[in-house]
Amino acid sequence: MTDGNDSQQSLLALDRQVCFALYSAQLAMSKVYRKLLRELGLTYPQYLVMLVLWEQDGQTVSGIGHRLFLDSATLTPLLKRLESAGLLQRQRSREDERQVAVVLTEQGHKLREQAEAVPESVMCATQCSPDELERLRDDLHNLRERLAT
Amino acid sequence: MTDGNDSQQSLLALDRQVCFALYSAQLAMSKVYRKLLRELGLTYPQYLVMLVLWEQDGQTVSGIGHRLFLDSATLTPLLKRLESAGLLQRQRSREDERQVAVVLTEQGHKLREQAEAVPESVMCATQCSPDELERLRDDLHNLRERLAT
DNA sequence: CTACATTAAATCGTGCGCTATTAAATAGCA
DNA sequence: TGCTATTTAATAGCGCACGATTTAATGTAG
Repeated sequence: MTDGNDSQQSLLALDRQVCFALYSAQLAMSKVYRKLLRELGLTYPQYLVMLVLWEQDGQTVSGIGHRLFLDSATLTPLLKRLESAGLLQRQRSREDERQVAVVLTEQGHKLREQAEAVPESVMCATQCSPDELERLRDDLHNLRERLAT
Repeated sequence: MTDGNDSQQSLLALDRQVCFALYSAQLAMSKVYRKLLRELGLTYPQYLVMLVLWEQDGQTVSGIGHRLFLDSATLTPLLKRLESAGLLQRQRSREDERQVAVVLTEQGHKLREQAEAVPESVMCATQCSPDELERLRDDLHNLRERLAT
């Protein structure tokens, strides 16, 4: 009953899983970014951190984490790599020494100019219309919010 | 022009990025699965491999990789963990000794019964209608195909 | 002022996912 | 036959992501 060649009808059929569609689309997307970001010297998660800092500089580790849904265990080593790449500096806050403020360097600010070209290249790689992409983006935001623990 | 408080209009604005929507939705989804799969003793990628094998047992490493868009560098250690958990066996093919066939054990087949409950739990966690989920899944499949290198 | 709780970041160990490389088996061809 | 090219897994090293713990600073009650 649960086996044999009815596998395409089973709720466990791989191609019916939203999770797998999400997983494999994300992997495919990150491959596109990897290629584009290589010339900027950034990985994909590093690029996301830079987006956050380009929007607002000087945020704390937890502030960045709140924005990206990541915690310090992920961010601390990542930020250290960006620091040793010369893109930012981590400095303990004077008012509350538990906090670490993350501040872009001149070089970090400058990298934004190169990054400006990335979104267009990605849009191109997707071969989707802006409308399609916006709809998908909104659907995904919606899903994430509903999944929030 | 490219700086200051027009960050919400910039093409680099985090919340406008499809990539970030995809990334964060995928992270949120995997957290849901992590919790559900813990009682099965599986991680999320391991669960995907089991789905592939429940659909068709005895596939080669590259066959599984082709299905999941992963290569042997990812799969080999993952399969070894599943093997040492007693869910499958890896055995070199007689006809072509370059290939390794992956065969479920009794225990591996049996785990499917427990897994049957997972999709429903996930659907529940998403708080989305089946129609919404199917549409999203198809959009994601579409995106992945267009991104294919 | 001390004792306890809370908060922020860092640290540790595990498991992907990728690039690049290696090793072994097979296929194709002179 | 002998040689090269291709195919299939495995391996090494790096960078996330996470659960769990640790350290240090701050807040608060007695």
